[in-house]
Amino acid sequence: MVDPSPSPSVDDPAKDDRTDATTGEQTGLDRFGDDKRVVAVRVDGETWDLSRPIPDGAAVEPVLIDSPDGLAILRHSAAHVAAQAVQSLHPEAKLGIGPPITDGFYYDFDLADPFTPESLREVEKVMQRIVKERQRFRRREVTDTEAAAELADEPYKLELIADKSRVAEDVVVHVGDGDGSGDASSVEVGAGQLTIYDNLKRDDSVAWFDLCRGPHVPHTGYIPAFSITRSSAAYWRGDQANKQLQRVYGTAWPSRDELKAYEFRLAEAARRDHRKLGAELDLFSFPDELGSGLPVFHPKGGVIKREMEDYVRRRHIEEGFDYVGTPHISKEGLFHTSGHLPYYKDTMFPPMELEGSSYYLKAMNCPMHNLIFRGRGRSYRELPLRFFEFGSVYRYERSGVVHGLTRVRGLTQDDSHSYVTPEQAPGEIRHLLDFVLGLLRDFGLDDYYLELSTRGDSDKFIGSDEEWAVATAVLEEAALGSGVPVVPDPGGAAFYGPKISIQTRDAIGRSWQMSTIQYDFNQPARFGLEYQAADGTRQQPVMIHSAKFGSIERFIGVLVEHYAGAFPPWLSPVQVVGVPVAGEYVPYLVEVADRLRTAGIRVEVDDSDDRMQKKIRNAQKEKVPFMLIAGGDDVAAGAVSFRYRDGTQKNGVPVEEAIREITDAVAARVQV
RNA sequence: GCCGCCUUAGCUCAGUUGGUAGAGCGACGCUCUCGUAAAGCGUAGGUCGUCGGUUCGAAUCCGACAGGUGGCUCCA
Repeated sequence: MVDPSPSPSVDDPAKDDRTDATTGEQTGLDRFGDDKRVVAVRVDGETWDLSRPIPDGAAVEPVLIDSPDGLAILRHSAAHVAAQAVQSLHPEAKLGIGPPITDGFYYDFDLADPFTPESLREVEKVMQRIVKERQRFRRREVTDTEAAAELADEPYKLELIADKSRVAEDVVVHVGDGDGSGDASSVEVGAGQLTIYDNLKRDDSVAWFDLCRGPHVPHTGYIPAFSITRSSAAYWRGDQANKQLQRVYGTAWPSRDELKAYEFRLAEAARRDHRKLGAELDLFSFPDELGSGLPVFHPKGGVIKREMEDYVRRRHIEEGFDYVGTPHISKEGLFHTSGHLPYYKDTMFPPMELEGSSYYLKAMNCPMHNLIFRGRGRSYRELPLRFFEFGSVYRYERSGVVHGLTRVRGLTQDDSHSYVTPEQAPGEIRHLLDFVLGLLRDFGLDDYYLELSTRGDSDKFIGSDEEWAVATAVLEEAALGSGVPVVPDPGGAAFYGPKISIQTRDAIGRSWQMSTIQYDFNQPARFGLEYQAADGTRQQPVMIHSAKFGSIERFIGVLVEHYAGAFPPWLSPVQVVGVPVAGEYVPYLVEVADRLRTAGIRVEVDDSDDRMQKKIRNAQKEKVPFMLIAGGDDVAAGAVSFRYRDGTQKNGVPVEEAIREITDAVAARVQV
């Protein structure tokens, strides 16, 4: 840990002026002020500024700068510095909110002109000056009226003050979840006491102030390493109906070394970006002529796609699913029956008019599977009845959200629907969750969590309270029993029922929904699905939607980033490259390659005019897992030089042995 | 959809204050026959995303559209 204060021995303004210390009690600075890694104290579970007097007998712990709370405090203080800098450069800028988020902070401003890269550099310069000034953060408790008077020129702050009573959540420091969202109002004000934080210069004049719950670091000198990273527009309070504000994003760290390490991590992540690797490895592309969000898979990407499809088809059959097939378009009535059309008309491709009917490209497969279920009478003996297919669906995603393979307009779901009795539903859901977790394990993914999407208090859903309660309880029990971390997502359910989804993050930390399991009691009712029970009565089944990969396209994108293109051998588009030391050894390697190909291995022999070094380099750049190199010595010995992707090698390996090792590695589905 | 930025050869990029384009890699050809991450030489390839405007003249300035991109909103 590098000392965050550039000159700790110099007089610390916070130490000789404690306006809060009216009672003569000890403050956090008295206790911990010598240790610049301490940025706050926890007093009876609340996080306090170091300058606040600590009541006698209270339990007090230091909050270290590199703890999650400490980092959030550092970043929140950095947000104040950014805001002060922006308002000093643009006095007309009105303040929005400025919370800490993962790795950094943002601050929103109502500003006539958007920030430019140049103006952001200006902001950064002023911030550096403010940090150098070591402005002290002073906390002041104020009444609503006082706050409103002081912030009379800040309309957004006034709105927060007016809304204070609505905010019940008692959040001391809000740590963002990485996607930049977060309940804004809980960050700046909470229930009860309002506080204003002043930034004081050396002469105690107020350089800047903001309505804020705090806490903050003692002075701006505690913010040694930061940068402004980007700007963007953001709707006030996250509502599209509100005005767009200009948001400045920044990052802040306890030391320059940590800032550098963070920047290095970002650069590494950019190297893994599936859009970049997809082009470099010749896996897929997005031809302009097709339109936005419509990928084509090249032969090498096609191999990965086919391996995934083969895997998941085989597994579905093993798990008792029937493979079905449905068309890409349907008359619109089907989507009225299912209830989708009113909800998703705007995000479906517009209808085609034909012979007096409107046809839609399907955006989901479930209605068609329902028609198969309804195709004849069903008995309770058939249940669970499970349908599975690769369903290509088309969704007119808005232009601003299309993103590589992770958000496309045409995608293939490995979509399945299980029709079960209500009693069978819990068991089926556990079964599907096991299926999904096994699949993720087989593909080597380990960084994910479950999201439990429920109705919350939104009213955009159909079905009775009781049905929702039952469905939610069933999913919740399965999710909590899985051993995987579960994150609640109130309000995130499908309109027809709650869901469990697997969420994973891409190279730059954005999270994406992968597998889903949804409990649906609505569509069976809307389609009039029924089965004959043992007692001869007609009963309505529950349907459970599940997609194991989710979208094949998105899963490929995540796989590319997870492996940085170096796929496990069984998924590698080319598993083995033969590299002859010179042209005359090509026939020998072709013979070895033929034997590998017979064993089901994807193998190529590089018979180009390049030198062997170049061929090794090319295979290495293509991230081929195995290279077999052969020259005169090898031919004489009936052997090959075996080179792995990590650069290690074994010379003089008998051909038999090399073939066995490769086929074993491919069959084992392991990473090498 | 909203705000900002970007678009020059297959790829990665240069192109000074407006005066109709360059490099490296790749491709192709020739020479070299080579032992663990780039042999040498040569050739081809671009109406500078599209359309319109300003100008004697536009890759360069302005506008619209398309595609991409960073966020916001959305995500069955």
